[in-house]
Amino acid sequence: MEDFISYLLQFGNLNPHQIELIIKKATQLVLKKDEYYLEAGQISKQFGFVTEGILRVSYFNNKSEEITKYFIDENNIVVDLESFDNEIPSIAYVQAMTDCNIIVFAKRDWQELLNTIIGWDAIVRKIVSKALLQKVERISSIVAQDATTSYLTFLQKYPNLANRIPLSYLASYLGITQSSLSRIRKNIR
Amino acid sequence: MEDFISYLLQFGNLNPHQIELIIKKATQLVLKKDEYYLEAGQISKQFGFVTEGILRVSYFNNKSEEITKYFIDENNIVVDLESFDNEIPSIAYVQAMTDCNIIVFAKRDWQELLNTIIGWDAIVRKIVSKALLQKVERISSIVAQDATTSYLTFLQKYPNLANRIPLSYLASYLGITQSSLSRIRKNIR
DNA sequence: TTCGCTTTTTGCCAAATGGCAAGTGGTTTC
DNA sequence: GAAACCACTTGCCATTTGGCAAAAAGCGAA
Repeated sequence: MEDFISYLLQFGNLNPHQIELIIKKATQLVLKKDEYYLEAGQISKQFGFVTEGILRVSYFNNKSEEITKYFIDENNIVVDLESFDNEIPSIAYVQAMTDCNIIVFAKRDWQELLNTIIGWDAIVRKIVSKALLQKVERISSIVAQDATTSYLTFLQKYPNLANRIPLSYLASYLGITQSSLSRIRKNIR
Repeated sequence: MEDFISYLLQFGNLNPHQIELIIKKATQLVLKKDEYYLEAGQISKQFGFVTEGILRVSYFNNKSEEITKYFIDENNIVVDLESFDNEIPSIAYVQAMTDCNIIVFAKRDWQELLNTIIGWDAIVRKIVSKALLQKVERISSIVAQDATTSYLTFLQKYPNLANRIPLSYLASYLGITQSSLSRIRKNIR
């Protein structure tokens, strides 16, 4: 929980009373590896913050292939904003790649914080924009670089994840086939 | 300006007085084709909204190649959020691909609106998150699809732009070389 | 129109990637 | 231990893309 509070304090000031209010609304959620945080068709009703573990956001394209859109690290938010904000069904699956601890806020509680904490909206705005900007950066770099470079970047970012998740997840994240990724690995060795 | 107001009203309610306040702070900016809205090294000091025209956001990678990161359409915001929020130099260039009309707010005025209009922060949050989500979707689809499909998608989205901008801009956006894109075009004909 | 400049196309070949299927290796189950 | 299962690797070949340079096309200025 301290991690979450210091994360929040990056984005604006909060006095002890306000922090108290936030903590009161927070719930700890534990996900085992491979469990789903959210499934397509559901409405994203919680605003989450990952304190431990890594998740993966995916969807099925029109060829029924599962595409991994991005990974979510520790100390990042996990929520389908489109679904959460507009209360429409999510298109995405969000699955734990490792055992995860997530701090979650029910939408009602989250909105109550908006009403009770002055400046909360500004903090949320910065949180959201930072998280989305990071996604844009990561995905852009995959478009701009060759597959080998993107894979090496991934290895640096998640040193101990690459060998613990199905290769197919990683391949679709990088925009290549599983066998191509397998060959890239071979060449690197 | 009406376009901008109805854009805002998608995200929350504003009474006539508040709308008045917003309009008072707005400035019209005209950019000729190829002129820059923002250059790398500068601090993004304006929050812009494109009422007419299309811009392009680019940067130079470590090989000094210019990479087009994305295009910005009409009825979308134009601002380097990282630079604007944190007052750090921008890494990106933002250039008009066509003649553009942009409604701009100086940062000071924009912040004043935050202080004077209740709920403005919530509206801005939604604007920003919608804009960034759109970027994530667009770029993700380039990773997930083959180059020909991405090019066709671009043609649908910007029917009359593809032949009016240098091919190299479009190629780097799609993550391929200019000659490859030229061949893709040939195959489509 | 012609010249000079820029952009785009094309040819050539090498490298990367895809598609498919078979093979390999590891784990689980009985 | 054998069988079944799963994920990953590999072989084979077709297709796509890259790199480079020359040719062609487009465009503006004189």
